[in-house]
Amino acid sequence: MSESTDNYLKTIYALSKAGEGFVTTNALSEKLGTRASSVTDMLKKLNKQGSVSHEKYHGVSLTTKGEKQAVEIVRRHRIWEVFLSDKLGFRWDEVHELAEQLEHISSHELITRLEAFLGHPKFDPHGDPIPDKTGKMPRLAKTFKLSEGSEGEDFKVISVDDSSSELLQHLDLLKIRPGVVINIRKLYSFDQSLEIIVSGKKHTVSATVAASIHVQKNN
Amino acid sequence: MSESTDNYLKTIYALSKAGEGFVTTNALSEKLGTRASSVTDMLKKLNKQGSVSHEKYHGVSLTTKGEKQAVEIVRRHRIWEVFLSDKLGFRWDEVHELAEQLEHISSHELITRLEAFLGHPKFDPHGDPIPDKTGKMPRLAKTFKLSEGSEGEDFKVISVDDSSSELLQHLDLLKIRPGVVINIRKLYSFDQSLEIIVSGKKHTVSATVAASIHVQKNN
DNA sequence: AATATAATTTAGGGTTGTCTAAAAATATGG
DNA sequence: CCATATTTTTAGACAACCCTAAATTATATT
Repeated sequence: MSESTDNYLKTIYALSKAGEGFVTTNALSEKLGTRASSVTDMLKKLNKQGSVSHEKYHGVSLTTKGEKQAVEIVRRHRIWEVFLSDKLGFRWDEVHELAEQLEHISSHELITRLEAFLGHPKFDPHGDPIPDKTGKMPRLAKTFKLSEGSEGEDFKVISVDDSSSELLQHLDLLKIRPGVVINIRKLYSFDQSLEIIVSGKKHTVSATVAASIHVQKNN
Repeated sequence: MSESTDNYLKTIYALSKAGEGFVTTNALSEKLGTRASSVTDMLKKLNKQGSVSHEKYHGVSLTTKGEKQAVEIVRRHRIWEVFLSDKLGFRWDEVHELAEQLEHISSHELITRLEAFLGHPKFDPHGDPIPDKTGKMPRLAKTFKLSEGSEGEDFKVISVDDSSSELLQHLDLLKIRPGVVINIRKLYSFDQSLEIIVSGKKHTVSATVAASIHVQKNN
């Protein structure tokens, strides 16, 4: 398992969670920043190793083995993110790229001890769940996107998409993070932008930003 | 700077400190576990990059640039060792190989914050000095090897060689670590082995083991 | 100093993971 | 439903880093 295969498995996992369980060559090429032909090569290799099942021209999906490997990488990534945020005080938009490097160290003992040192956290700084050593995710409350909320109601932030560092910096500025309560003051139907109240301050967010914030109703 | 070049620079640094300032191809080959021909290839590359000065058939030495790079790697390695030992509770014979992986992450910010989190340690768990961000080593007391000590005297352990994990496990068993006081009870001249007292317990150590323990006179 | 031995380098290859360009398969839209 | 556009794969190449085998240079012995 090289760093490269780690990245492929992790990305296939993320994309198949987001979509319909299988992932296209082009989608991987886009996310990984490598050419489609390189993706094909790697998929052949991962297929031979039994981590993915790949039928020519019809996308890939993770096998049970591959999913186990991917979840383990996600686990390492999220535990390191908690360390970087809680112990070293990195802003949450900074932790991702460092965790990308730390996640490749595969020592089981290291992660077990780090997890204990951090007090067995269940969620990373973005609110994403941390799988346990068997791969099981903590029980999740059902969430929806802030962009799907309606005017006047209060919502609690559960997690935010961690794909873009610019987005995270923007959310940080607005003090939007897991646990915070957001009130939807107004919904502008012409462009789906929202006027919201976060800890007493009024802000306007675009539909794109609102769609990256996962919330629950705050009763 | 790849992991491979990191390892070459670090090893050249360590060997030139131990010897006469330059390092032979074979010595590197031995330490790194690669063939001499591979070492030659890499030395050519590092020479072209300006990190070492390499004259055919006459060994290498680090340039100012290369030494700076090497010290930075040593710094990262030793800071991670402190983290693994102090915070995660790894035994000191376990920290080395994990630190070997962590040291390749080159974020300056990460190391700065980690160092502060650890309270700006000056020495790693083996007693080796940690260079500061400018590359300066903390002031060192002069030490000699326990094998050079004489009968009856007390010595304080300053550091131990961290090259072999078996050696470190052995020292751990005998409770020999930096700070501990050792009394030389007897010196067997036929094989240079020593009978020593460590925290009230009597042990016998070979000349090899004694040569890996760096001490000062304990007045 | 000549020769034997040891150390080092060169020559030629292999693997991994990437690339470009071209070919093949699939999807789409009149 | 067929021609065109898009997606994916194949073919061939390259850089990094390693290898073995052979050649070259340095060192040691007598």
